[in-house]
Amino acid sequence: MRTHPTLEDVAARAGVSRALVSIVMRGVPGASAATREHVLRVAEQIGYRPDSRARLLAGRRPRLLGVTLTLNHPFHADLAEGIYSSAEQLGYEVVLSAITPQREPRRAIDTLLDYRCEAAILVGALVREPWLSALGERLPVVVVGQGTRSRAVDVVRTSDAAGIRLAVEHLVELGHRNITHIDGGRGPGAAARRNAYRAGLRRHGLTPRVVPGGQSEEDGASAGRTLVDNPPTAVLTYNDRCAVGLLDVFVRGGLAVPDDVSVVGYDDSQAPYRRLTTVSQDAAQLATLAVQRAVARLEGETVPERETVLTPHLIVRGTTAAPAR
Amino acid sequence: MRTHPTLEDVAARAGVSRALVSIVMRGVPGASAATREHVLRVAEQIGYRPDSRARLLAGRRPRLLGVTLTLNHPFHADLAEGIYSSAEQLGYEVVLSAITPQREPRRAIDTLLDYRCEAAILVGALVREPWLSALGERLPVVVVGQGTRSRAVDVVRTSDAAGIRLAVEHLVELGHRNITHIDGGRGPGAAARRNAYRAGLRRHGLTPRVVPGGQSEEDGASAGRTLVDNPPTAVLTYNDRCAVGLLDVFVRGGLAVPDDVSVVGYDDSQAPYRRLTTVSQDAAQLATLAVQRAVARLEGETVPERETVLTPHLIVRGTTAAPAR
DNA sequence: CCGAACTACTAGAGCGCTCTAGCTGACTTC
DNA sequence: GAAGTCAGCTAGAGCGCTCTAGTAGTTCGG
Repeated sequence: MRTHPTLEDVAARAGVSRALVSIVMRGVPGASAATREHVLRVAEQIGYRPDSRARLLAGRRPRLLGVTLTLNHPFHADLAEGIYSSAEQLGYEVVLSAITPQREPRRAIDTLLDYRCEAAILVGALVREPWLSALGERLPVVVVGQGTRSRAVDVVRTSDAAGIRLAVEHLVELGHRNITHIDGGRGPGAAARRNAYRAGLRRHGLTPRVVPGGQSEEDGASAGRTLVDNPPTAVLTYNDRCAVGLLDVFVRGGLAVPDDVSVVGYDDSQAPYRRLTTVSQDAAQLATLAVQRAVARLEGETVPERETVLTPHLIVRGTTAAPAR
Repeated sequence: MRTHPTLEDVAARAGVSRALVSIVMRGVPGASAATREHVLRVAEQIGYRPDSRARLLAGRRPRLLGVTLTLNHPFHADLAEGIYSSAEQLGYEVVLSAITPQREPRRAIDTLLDYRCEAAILVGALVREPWLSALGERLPVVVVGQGTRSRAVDVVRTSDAAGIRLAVEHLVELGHRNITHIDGGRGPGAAARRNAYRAGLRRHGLTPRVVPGGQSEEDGASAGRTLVDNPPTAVLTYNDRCAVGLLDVFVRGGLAVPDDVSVVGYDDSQAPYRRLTTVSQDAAQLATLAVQRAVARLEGETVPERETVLTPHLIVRGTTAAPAR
């Protein structure tokens, strides 16, 4: 288990200078085809792999994108996947920093800064506005999936208002007049969804009813327990995980979905197997746009607008139907 | 957005040498209390944060643990959380590398190697044995949650056989004689669980029946569709996600759980909200042991055994009961 | 056949840190 | 009071890479 081979080792063995090997490894012009091939073969032979730390240190630009994310969240997993591939296409590397119950967002972001990433893409990071703005002064920051009052950072998200409006219109068209919302508490976008729900119902002369929820299945389940004995004809949940918990309680409580009650989720993160009607955010597109925005800021392109808002779409599956009454 | 302050800047401003600042920042002995405080204050003032890349490069030992994981998997999220905190306690840093459908395990592991982490903790990385062994020759490797034939790496896992045995015994004691298993295909531990299930049933003179499943809710649901019309009295699933999909199909199909059919999951990853009877693996303990083992190898302790197998326990909740018939 | 222009390559500084070796001066010790 | 000890500090090399500046060698127009 001896130490890793270095550029020096490759250079010595190939009979060329360190600099030339570097040129070859980076794939930049400056070496003849023959030399290139020879060097690559030698590198391969001795199992050389460039040292990321050194490359990052020495380069004038690290070309490193820092990404925070919440593990355990399917939607974030999709975003991460998209971020990885978009970044790669644009020649950037990605370093992940997880946010967990024990490891709060600021901690996760500090780690990214310590790696001297050039820009930060924040997924699932709930930080207060002043801190976020301060961060935005230091490096390009793109917040994904939620809005912020800060003008110092970029935002890429889908319109919560539009998504909820689609869901409300769908339910109203089916004939529902008694529609409850299980909200997401302080979760990303929860306030916007709650407000849009209220506005949507008022627009139709209906009375909004918000039941406190949260981001997890458990939150959906506990909200469900308060509703199960005297259910509305339709429920709009903060997200799919919430909807899943709700469905579980409803079905166990003898309520048929969608016959007795319709349920609409949000995110399209769990939907396929459960035939859930839901509002879909295009994770791949959000990811691509976030990376593009970060890179645009880094490369000095002028992007006047700070916020990119995509329009979500409704996917009607099997958990919504006209009310029985 | 000027460049970050360096050790040099702190040293100049505090009127001391670079080396002294380094000593203070690392918290190692060699500076007086007064100087220490002074340097820290100056560092704070100018917003100095050590550069991870440089620290990693210069140090004789990087004290860096590389971790692969599958996003989107609640059990892995719990492991990651535990790994972060155990590593921190032992003075190691953690770098994550995600495995996604597009980014296969080898790719994820290569990234870790490029960061020159000292040891690798593999969560959710399915790689072939020869490659794994080759990796194990290069650096300490701890595989979490699944077994391997390779003798070149350490393994920390819970006993699949014991877990399945607990579940089978539980169902048999309740009076079930018609117990089906939905397996995990080629998933981690799937083969072991399948075999244990077969052995368990035979031990009781029962006939095993294995329905092909997989790792996701969707897999559970599709297996459920093949069972729903002619269900056994009990089903043992590969994991909780699988069980969740199964439950969904069963309940929609008019089967009451546990009245008509009992369901046992595996992992305890989703259980709380769904009152699922399941086999629990202690993620926190697995994580701690994995980190400890990696560190032990790094620090040259002799650990004769390669594999640490924990005994899982059964958590009986609301999805199992005596069969109606 | 000379200088310009270009290609192929190299020397060497420098990225921000750690760490060894050594230096200073105050305090013991006999 | 000379020698030893020790805490507190510094100089400087070096980690493995990138990148600028520059050196040979070849081609080519006039």
